[in-house]
Amino acid sequence: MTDRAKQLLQQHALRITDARLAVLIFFLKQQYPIDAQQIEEYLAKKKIKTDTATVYRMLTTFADEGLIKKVRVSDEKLHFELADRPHHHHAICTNCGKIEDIEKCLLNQQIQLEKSFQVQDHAVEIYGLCANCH
Amino acid sequence: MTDRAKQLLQQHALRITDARLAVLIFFLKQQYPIDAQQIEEYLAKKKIKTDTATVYRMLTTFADEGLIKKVRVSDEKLHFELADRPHHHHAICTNCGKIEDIEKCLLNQQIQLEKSFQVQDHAVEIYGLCANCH
DNA sequence: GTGGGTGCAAACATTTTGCAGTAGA
DNA sequence: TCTACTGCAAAATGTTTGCACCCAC
Repeated sequence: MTDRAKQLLQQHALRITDARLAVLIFFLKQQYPIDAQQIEEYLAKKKIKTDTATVYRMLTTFADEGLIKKVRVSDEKLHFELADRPHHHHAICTNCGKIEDIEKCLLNQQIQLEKSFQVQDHAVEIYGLCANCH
Repeated sequence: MTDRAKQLLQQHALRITDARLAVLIFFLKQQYPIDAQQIEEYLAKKKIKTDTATVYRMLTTFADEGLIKKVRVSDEKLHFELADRPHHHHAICTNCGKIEDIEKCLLNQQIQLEKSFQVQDHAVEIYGLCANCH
């Protein structure tokens, strides 16, 4: 996984640092959207010295490079997930906040809105209780 | 509209103040989700003295009473809209941030997910460019 | 009169920015 | 070497809380 992470950084002409490698590995391992705080905790556990600002800067850089993308799952925090994951939506537990994937898209792939609204992307979030919470 | 606003406050045993009336009227007039800042600007225009904290407290109170509900349209700010509006979704312009309603629900009303996820609510947001922005 | 509602200030949480130092290419 | 990247500190943004005062009931 380290190799894959290195490769991704090199492909995007980004310098390889411990923090970046670890964050990318975290994304590769993680199948659900993660936020800045989770990344900081992960880096702390891995004994990699970091800083909140750096985490945000990494996220911004990766997102700009198209490695990860912003996901809107909460009013409170920004979440990100790997950009190359297939199209999917999220089921968010209103009790514990856990985010699960919904693999099949519930909308027709091509959404055509009346009006002159030019669709670029769409997000579907399902709120409810996950298996543990009910 | 003032009468309707008064009536709503009375029905929920909430005291009638200038700020609350104005905010409710704003919600009644407004067909799209609004945020705290827009409310403050509206109150300022109406020459009603207020404070950010008060606006948030009103929003929290109204939401607790079920008069309005939180809408997830952005990563940045909380938005609210009248609770009694019929089920609908939103089209959000990625350029100017304008929010339009999508009246017909693009999902089947009853979403049944595999897994043991108990669905309570769902949100669909369509991102793209509104008529003015393309 | 009483407690719900408000204004003000200060705290809080998340995210961003400035700047000087460090280290990857 | 050169500059992308980082750490630290401080600021900016959005939201919440404490407290004393005031007004709707």
